[in-house]
Amino acid sequence: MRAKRNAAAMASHDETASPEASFTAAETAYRRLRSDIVAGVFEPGQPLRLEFLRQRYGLSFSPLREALNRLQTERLVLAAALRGFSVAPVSIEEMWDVTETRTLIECEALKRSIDRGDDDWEAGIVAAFHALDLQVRRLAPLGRELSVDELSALEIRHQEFHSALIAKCGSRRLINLSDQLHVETQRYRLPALAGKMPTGPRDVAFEHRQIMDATLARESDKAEALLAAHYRRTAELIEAQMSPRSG
Amino acid sequence: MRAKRNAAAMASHDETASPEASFTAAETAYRRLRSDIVAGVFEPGQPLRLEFLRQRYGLSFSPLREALNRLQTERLVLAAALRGFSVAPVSIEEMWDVTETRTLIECEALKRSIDRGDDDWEAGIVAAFHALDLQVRRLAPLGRELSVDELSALEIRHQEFHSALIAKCGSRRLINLSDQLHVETQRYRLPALAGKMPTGPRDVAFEHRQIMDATLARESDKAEALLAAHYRRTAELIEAQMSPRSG
DNA sequence: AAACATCTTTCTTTCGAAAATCCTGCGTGA
DNA sequence: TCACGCAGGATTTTCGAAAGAAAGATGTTT
Repeated sequence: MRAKRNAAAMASHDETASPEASFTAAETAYRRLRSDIVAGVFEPGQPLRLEFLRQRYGLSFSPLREALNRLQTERLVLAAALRGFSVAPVSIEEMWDVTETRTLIECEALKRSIDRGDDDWEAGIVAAFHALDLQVRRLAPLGRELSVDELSALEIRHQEFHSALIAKCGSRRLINLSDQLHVETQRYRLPALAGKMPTGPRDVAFEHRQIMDATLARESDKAEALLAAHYRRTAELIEAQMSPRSG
Repeated sequence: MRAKRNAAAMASHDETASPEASFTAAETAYRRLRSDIVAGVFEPGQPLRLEFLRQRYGLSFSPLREALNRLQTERLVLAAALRGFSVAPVSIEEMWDVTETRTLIECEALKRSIDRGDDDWEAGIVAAFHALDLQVRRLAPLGRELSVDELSALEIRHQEFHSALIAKCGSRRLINLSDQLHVETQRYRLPALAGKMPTGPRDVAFEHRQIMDATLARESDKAEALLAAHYRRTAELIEAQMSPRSG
C-alpha cells in the first residue's frame, strides 16, 4: 500500500510528466473499471464481485465501491441493493437509444458551435480531422486485423474529431453528455470492430470530410443531417453484427 | 449501528409498508444529501466535511463517500482529489444551461410521446394535470407564504405532470436525463419560490393547460413551443431574482 | 418427491482506525 | 517587510476486519 500511495503523491507533484496521472485509488479504480467494461474485458451482465476486483486491481473495497457508484450513474454498471454490482447489459434497443440520444445532443451542440465558432474552433476541427485522416491512412493499407493498440489510437483520434466539432457549443452539459454517450457507444463499437478489417464497405473518412466541410461552410442543417446519418450508419452496422449472433 | 442495520433489514422484508424505504446506508446518504443540497440546506460552494456529515446523518464515512461520488456525476457535488467534496456552485450561466438542456431533452421526448402515446398516456396526463390543478387551487387563495411542506407537495405534483407528458417517449435515457435535469433546476426554483406568494404575475396553471391541450391534440410543434416558453419564463424569473442579490 | 425449515457458505456492506495528504501558523533568514 | 520552510493540526483517503444479508446446501416433514 505504501508504495502505491507514494506513487500517487509523486504523480501529483509532477504533473508535467504524465498528463493524466491518476491521483487517488478511487480514481484509478474508476478509470480501470470503465476501460475494462468498455473494452468488453468483462462480459455484459457479468457480476462484479468485489473480492475479484480487489485482487485484479490491487485495491481495497472502499475505492472500488466509490468507482462502481460513479459508473452506476453513467449506466455502465448496474447496482442491486445488498446484491452487489454487475456490468450493465447490452441490447439492440439500448444501442439505438444511445445512438439516438447522442445524435440529439451532438446535433444541437454542433448547431450551436456553428453559430458561435471562431477561428480557433475551425482550426481545431481541421487539425483533428487531419490527425484522424493520417491515422486512417496509416492503418488502412495494412490489410490485416488491427491490434488493440492500433484500434484504441484510432478511436481516440475519432473521438477528438467529433469533440472538436462541438467544442464551441457553449454548454458544459452538452459536452459532458456527449462524452458520456460516447463512452456508452464504445461498448458497442469496439467489440463490433475488433478483428475486423480497417476498411469495410463504408468510407468513413469521406463521411467525416463531408461533415467537416458542411460545418466549416456553416451549413447547420446539412452538417446536422450528415452527422446524424453518420451515427445511424454505424448503428445499423452494429445491429447487423449483433442480430445473427447471440449478442 | 446494529439498530440501523436491523431497521434496514426490516424495511427490505416489508416493502409494502413504506413505499420508498431506503435499504442501505449508502442509499440513505444519497437521498438525504441530495435533498439537502436541492433544498438549499447547504449553501452552494459550501465544503461538505465528512466528519460534519457523519454526525449530521449518523453514518460512517464509506456510505457517505459513495453517495457523494454519485452526486458528483449528477453535478450536485464537486469533488477535488484529496481535498474533499463541496456543494456545486450555482450561477445564472449554469441555470440557463440546465434550462436549455432540459428544454432540448423534454421537447424531443414530448414529440416522441405525442407520436407514440396511447390512451393510458393521455389518461396519465389528464390525471396528473388535475391533481396539480387541485393542489394549486387549494394553495392559491391562502394569501400567505407557503410552508416547506406545501411547497414540496406542489413541486411533486408539478414534476409528475411534466413527467406524464414525456412518459411514452420510448427512451430510458431521455426520461432519466429529464429527471436529473429536473433535480438540478430545483436548486434554482426552490430558493426562488421560498417565501413567495403562490400566485405571482404569472398564470402557471394556464400555461400547463395550454401545454396539455396542445399535447392531447397531438400538435407537436405547438406543444414543444409552449413547453419551451414555459421553462424559459421560469428561468427569466429566476434570473431576475438572482441578479439584484448576491447569488 | 415436494415443500419447508435450518444451517453453511459466500458475498456485500459498514465501521473505525490508521495512513497519507493538505492547510495554517509560526519562526527564520534575507 | 517579505519569502521560505517546517512543524502541528485538520481532513481526506484507504485499509482490513467485523457485521449483516443473500444464495446455496442439507436435512426433515408431509
